[in-house]
Amino acid sequence: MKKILDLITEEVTKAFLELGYDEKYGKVTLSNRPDLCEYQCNGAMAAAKEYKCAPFMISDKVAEKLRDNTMFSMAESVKPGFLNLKLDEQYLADYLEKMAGDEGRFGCEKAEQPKTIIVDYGGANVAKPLHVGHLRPAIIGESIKRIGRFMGHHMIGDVHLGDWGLQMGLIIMELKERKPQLVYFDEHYEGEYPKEAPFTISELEEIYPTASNKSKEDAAFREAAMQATKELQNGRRGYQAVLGHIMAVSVADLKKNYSNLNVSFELWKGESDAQPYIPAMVEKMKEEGFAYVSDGALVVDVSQEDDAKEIPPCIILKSDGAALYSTTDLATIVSRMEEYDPDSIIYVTDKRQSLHFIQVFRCARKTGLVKPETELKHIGNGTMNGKDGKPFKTREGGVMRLEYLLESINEEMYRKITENHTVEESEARKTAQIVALSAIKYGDLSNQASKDYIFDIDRFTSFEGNTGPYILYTIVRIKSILNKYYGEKELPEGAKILPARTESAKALMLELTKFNAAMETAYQETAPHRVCAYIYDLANAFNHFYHETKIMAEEDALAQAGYIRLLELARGILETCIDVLGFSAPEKM
RNA sequence: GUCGCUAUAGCUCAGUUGGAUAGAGCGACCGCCUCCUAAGCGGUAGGUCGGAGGUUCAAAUCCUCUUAGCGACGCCA
Repeated sequence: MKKILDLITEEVTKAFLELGYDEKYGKVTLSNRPDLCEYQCNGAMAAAKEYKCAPFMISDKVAEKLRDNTMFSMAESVKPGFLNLKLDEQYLADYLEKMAGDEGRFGCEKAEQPKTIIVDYGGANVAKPLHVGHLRPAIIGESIKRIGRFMGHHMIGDVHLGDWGLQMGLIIMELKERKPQLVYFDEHYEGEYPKEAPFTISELEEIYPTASNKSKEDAAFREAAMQATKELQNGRRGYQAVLGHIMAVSVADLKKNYSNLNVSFELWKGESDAQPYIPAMVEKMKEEGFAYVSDGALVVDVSQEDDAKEIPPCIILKSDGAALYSTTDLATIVSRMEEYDPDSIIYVTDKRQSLHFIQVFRCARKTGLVKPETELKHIGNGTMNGKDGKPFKTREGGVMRLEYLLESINEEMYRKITENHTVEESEARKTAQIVALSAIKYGDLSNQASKDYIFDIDRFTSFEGNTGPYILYTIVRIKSILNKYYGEKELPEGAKILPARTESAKALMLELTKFNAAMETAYQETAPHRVCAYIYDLANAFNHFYHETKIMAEEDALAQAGYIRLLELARGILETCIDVLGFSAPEKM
C-alpha cells in the first residue's frame, strides 16, 4: 500500500499543477501544529519567490481547489501561506480497513528487489564471557537484521567470533602449565585426540584472565604464548585440537547467553574462518602494487586527498609477518563476497572502532575485494554508561558480566511483579523475564545507536513512561479486551473499521497509518529507534483512546465490531514492531 | 597537537532532514479507579536549543568562529 503521506502529496501536487505551479511545491508533511491540522504543505511559501506573488495567494487557490476533494475534511489556507489539511474520516477508515486486511504486513510493502545483507554484530570472544560491552551491538544488530528482514531483504547475521590471535596462544600455554601431560602438547603424538574437552566453561573463563595477567608480568610466558599462537596459525595439530575444544565449549555457552537475549545468528563464523583467505589476498595486494612495506609492516595506503586529516595506512601484515585484525576483517570480506556476494555488509560495533573500519573499507574498495556497488557500512554504537556517566562497571569497578546484569534486572522485575499482584511463582518468573528483556532492549534501542546512554537500573525497571514495559502493558490491555470480546461473541457480518467519532479515535487511527512509513524510515536509516519512537506515539494514542472509549459497553454491535477491528490492527502493528525490536509481550502482566 | 562525535527543561532523551507557539518521560505539584488491567489517563510549573556572528520570507536544524565534555589517532581488538 502507498503511504498516506504520498497519497496526500499526490492530491496536493495535482492541485498545484492544475493551477500552473511546479509540482515540487506539493510536498505534504505531518503537521507540527496538531491543534490546527493533521497535515500541512509549506510549498506556497517557497513558490512565492518563483511566481513573484504573496504566498497566501497561492495557498488560497490550492485550498480552494482541494475543498471538494473527498480525501479531506478540511483544506484551508492560513496566514503567511500554510496549507492546512485534515483527512476525511471515511477515507481514513477505508485506508485502515485495507491495512487490516493486509495480513501480517499492515500496508507495508516488501522491497521489490530484495538485497542480501550481512550484519556483523557479535564481537564475542571465545573463552571470555559476554560482558555489558557486548549488549549494545547484540541488541542493535539483532534489530537491524529483523527490520531488514521485515522489509523483505535477505538478512544474514554473523557473530564473527574473536577466535584468533594471541588470546588462543595464552590459553594454550596456561593449559600446558597446568596439565602438561595432555596429549595435545606432545608434538610426536599422531593418534586421535579425545572428544571430551579438558576443561569446563568456568575453568576456561578463569584460565584466560589468569594467562593474560601472567603475560604482562612474565616476558618468557608471553614469548611462549606468541610462539604457540604462531604454531597454531601454522597448523600444529595438537593446538588445533585444543582450539576445537575451546570453540565448542565456548560457543555452547555463548549461544545460551545470546538466546537469553533473544538474539540469534545465522552464521557462527569466526576470525579463524578467514585465515585460509589471507595468503592469496595478501599476495594479490602485493602483485597489484597496492601493498608495500613501511616501517617493516606490509601496508596499503588508504588516504584520500579530501581528508581533513591524513588517514594512516591500513596494516595488512605486522613486521613479524603475522596477521592482525584488519587482516582478518579484510579476509572475511573476501570470504563473504565469495560465499554470499552481499549487496551490503553492516558492522555493528563500538563507535571507537570507526577509524579501523574507514581503513578496512577503503582498503577493500581500493584493492577490489568488493564490487564498486557493494555497500560497506559501520554502525558505531555509543557506550552504555552507569549513572555517573562513566562506562558501566560493577560495584567493585570491574567489567560486569552480561549474565549478572540480566539476572539482577530479572530479579528486580520479579520483585516488582509480586509486590503489586498476587501471581503464581512460575508465572511471575516467566513474566518478569519477558518484561525485563523489554525494559533492557527498549531502553537501549529507543536511544540513537551512535550516542552513549545512561543505563540506570532504577529507571529501567520503573516501567513508567517511555519504556518497554509501557509498550507491553498497552499490548496486554488490547489483548485483554479482545479475549473478553471473543469469549462472548463473534464478529458480526460486515464488521469493519468505521469513521472516527471522537478526537481520540481519530488520533489513534492517524497514528496507525504511519506504520509503513515508520518501518521504511527505520530500514533506510538503519535506525531501530525510529520504531521505538513510533510505537511510543502509537501506545500513547491508544491509551488515550482506551481511557475515553468504553468498548465492551458499546451497545451498537457494528460500532463495537469496528472498535475490535481497530484494536486488532493496533495489536498487530505493535506486536510486529516489538518483534523487529527483538522482544515480545506476555498474555498478562 | 590533529581529526571526529556530543551539547535542547532540575535529570534522561526526542525533534519528521529549513516552517507556525521547540516536544516527551522521570522528578515536583494538582486531579481521576462501584467502569474493558491505575505498569494507566488528564492538568500545572519548568527553555536565551552551550556562546557569537552569518546565509533567508523562515534556523535547534545549513555555514564560519568559539567554549566545554568524550573519543580516535601503524603493527591490541
